[in-house]
Amino acid sequence: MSVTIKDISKQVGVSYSTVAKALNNSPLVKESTKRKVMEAAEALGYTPNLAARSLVTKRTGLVGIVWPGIDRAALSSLVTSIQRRLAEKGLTALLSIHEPQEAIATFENLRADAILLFEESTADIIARPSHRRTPMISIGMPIKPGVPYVDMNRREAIRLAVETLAGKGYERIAYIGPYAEASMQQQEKWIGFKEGLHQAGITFQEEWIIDSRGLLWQDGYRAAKQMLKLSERPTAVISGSYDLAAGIIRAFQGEGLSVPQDIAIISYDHIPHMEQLEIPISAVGVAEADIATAVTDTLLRAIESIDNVSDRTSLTPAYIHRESD
Amino acid sequence: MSVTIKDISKQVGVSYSTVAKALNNSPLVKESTKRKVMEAAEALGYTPNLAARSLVTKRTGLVGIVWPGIDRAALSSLVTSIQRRLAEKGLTALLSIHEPQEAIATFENLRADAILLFEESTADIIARPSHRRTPMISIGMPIKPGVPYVDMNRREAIRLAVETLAGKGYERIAYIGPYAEASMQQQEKWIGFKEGLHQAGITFQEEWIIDSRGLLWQDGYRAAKQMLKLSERPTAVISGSYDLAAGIIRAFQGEGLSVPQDIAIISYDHIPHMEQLEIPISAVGVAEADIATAVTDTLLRAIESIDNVSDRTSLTPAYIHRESD
DNA sequence: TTGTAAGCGTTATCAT
DNA sequence: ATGATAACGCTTACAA
Repeated sequence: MSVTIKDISKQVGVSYSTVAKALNNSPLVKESTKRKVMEAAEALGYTPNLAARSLVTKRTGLVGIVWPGIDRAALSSLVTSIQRRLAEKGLTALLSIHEPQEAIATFENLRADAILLFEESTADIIARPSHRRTPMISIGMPIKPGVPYVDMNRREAIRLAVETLAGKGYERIAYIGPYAEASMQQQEKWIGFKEGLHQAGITFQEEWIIDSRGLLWQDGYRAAKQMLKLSERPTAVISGSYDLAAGIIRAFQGEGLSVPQDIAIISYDHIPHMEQLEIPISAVGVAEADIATAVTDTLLRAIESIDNVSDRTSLTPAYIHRESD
Repeated sequence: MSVTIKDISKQVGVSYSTVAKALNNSPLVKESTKRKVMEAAEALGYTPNLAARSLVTKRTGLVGIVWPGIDRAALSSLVTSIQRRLAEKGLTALLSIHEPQEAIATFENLRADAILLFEESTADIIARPSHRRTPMISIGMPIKPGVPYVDMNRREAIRLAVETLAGKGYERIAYIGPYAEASMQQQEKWIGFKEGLHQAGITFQEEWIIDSRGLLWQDGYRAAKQMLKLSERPTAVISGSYDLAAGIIRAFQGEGLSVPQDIAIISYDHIPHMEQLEIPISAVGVAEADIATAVTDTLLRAIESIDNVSDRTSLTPAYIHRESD
């Protein structure tokens, strides 16, 4: 059996409700007894029982994160950032790498204060009975009506990349990212690409979208190699993600190409890592910090009252110049 | 308020204790009422309250994993594997990416049935009062006396790699991995390297350990490039991890080197991913599946009784031949 | 400033 | 086969 407030109360010689108050630093308790309680708690190795507490308070202070379990630097970085912000607000983030279904069930059983769904958690499996449940928000994409989401406007971000490149005079612009079997989030990107080309008055050519299939750096490397074989070589390329970009510049370096002289590159994913690559890469996207803030705020509001948060929180992407274009 | 067993009992017209039994599929309950209860539960959208349950059962079925939050494929892969095995045993894995201190506190408050520490969780911060607490085991390294660990014998694994290479006639063997400021786990590896050389009667040369600094693929790439500049080029190289190996072969390909003709490679990390690299890489180490099994078993035994598990569970590494040596 | 007691949603032990 | 009821460890009126 682990130590409870009753054990402490015996030690100190006060009632256990006084101990409870002392532990919660209530102003109703005399400083001196507070101190004694704290000391006894320390000495006995007391650990509060969250279950008991939450049973009465109806709050756990837990935020469940349904993690796609994908090794992508951009995602890890974002989740870390979110976790920190939540901690500042007194909330504790817990990740589950189970199937979304199971993960959600676990967090509901735990009575997490809110659930955050990461993008790849595939939409349709998530059945939600009409009953009031744990507030749930999704990041990146609308998962289900009734689950508000934070939208980072990937379409607009990529469009902006094209606009920027076109503005600098580039006309042979390629896009590397998942294409044929892309998820909705990834589709948005090449839609933005086409839109940008159109606005810039550049005729779209099918072969200038190179399908990377996946989103890992290996995929970027492969796609870039493939791109460089094109008879008419692009002079600029837009990468669909940080990890892809890392692979792409690796391929360029392998071919002895210099950036941006031989070929320019702008990548999606506005994260600090981008600066650390061998060649600091210009980026488009909503800054990681802004996403983290928006997500945290939305989560907090959802905890207050889920009806209080709009179905879609839209963030505005920006372009950050570095040395790659 | 969410739905409780009392709500169900009202619906069905039985006492809530009967509902409880029905929900737990007790044989003491008539099939027909069981069915009615289940239906009502479903209809009302009942979600069991883990807090209330665990308060009386003293078990949560939760295993807390303290995650170093490092982007390494080998680790993600392993944790996923562990998670699956735990699920088979009816346990739910939850990850925390907080600081080890906080993470442990969280899991203790939650009354997780056990805590699993991943290697990089730096040892000394983990203070443990003498009181009985949540069983805790660590993977990879002894963290603290009293915290049993599962040892994958990295030293022996790398030694085996050297032996294998030497047995095939290679004499100019290099090692790429963290060196100068390596953690204890990483030190073990180059100790195994030196040991292997010694046994093979090869004189150790300082410059044949190339310090990768980190453990990411970028680090491997950089170190390999550096290695290739050596006046006397190695004919075989041992990589300290999967991710490093990925970077290393990338570098080789960039230089137009073919594996294993121009240079052979064996890597630490016995994981499935190794097969998927452009060049399937021979590996040494304890198979991921075996680690996962050992960890899960140890965890289960620790939950039974922490005294029941030995301080060190030692696993035996193996060599797996692929096409890289 | 401290103590008493009710109650949170379950499980488990007795009765019935 | 079902129902009462006492825990579990805590918070929170309410009393003293």
